[in-house]
Amino acid sequence: MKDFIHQNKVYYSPVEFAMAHIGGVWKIPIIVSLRTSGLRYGELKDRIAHISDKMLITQLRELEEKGMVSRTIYREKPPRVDYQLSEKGIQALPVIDLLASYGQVLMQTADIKYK
Amino acid sequence: MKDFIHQNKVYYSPVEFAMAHIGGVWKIPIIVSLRTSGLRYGELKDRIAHISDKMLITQLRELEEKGMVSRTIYREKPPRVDYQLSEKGIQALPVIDLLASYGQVLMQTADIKYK
DNA sequence: CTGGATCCTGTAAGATACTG
DNA sequence: CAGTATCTTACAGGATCCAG
Repeated sequence: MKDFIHQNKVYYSPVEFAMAHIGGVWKIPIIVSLRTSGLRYGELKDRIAHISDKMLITQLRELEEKGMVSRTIYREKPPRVDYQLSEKGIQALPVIDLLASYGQVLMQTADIKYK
Repeated sequence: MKDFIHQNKVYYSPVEFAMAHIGGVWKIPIIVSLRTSGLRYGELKDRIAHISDKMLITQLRELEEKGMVSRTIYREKPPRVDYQLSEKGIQALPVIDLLASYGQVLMQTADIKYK
């Protein structure tokens, strides 16, 4: 029995635990956008197509809570908030890259149409 | 614009496409269980803790439809059905392994309790 | 043994409008 | 600029019972 509990949620495997950190529709696009540099809220919103304010802010908060992303507030005017990848977030990049290349392999043999 | 369409669903990135093939709670446990050999329905059910008949069969059907798993029926009595990984499914294994090791790294710095 | 059928619920995610 | 607040919808997943 290797089930375990973290923050009142039961996980059945390390993979499921990893998925809690990078899964869902928006976490990976956010992490990838922060790969090369920290960005502020509006910059993230511009870079991630289709994302709404609600999803951007809730996913950022979850990533922050899990220690994947850190947030720096500069009390200027207008206000400025900067998001950066933390160590855990940086460690996710190789995993995401492999997922991306696997996705590309799958796309080669799939019936794909572009808009 | 790199959005694309596959089977009437819009995807925003290769990663999202990959996730459609291995994402959710049960697809990875199923794929991992089939890593070393084909298994029949009941063997899968025994090996995958907590899974219900409904989730096992629906996820197997989805994996089959996506070409990740193949299904062989032996018309014996009692009936016998064998599931094996296809080429696409085998290609997913390195990705899953990396996800697992990332999950283990995350677990080392997390506050985990065992049941 | 290998599934199917139904009903139900929780949560992710979308739409839209508003605010310090 | 950087978020909030509601309302609503979609779908994954759970529970239970049934069937060839």
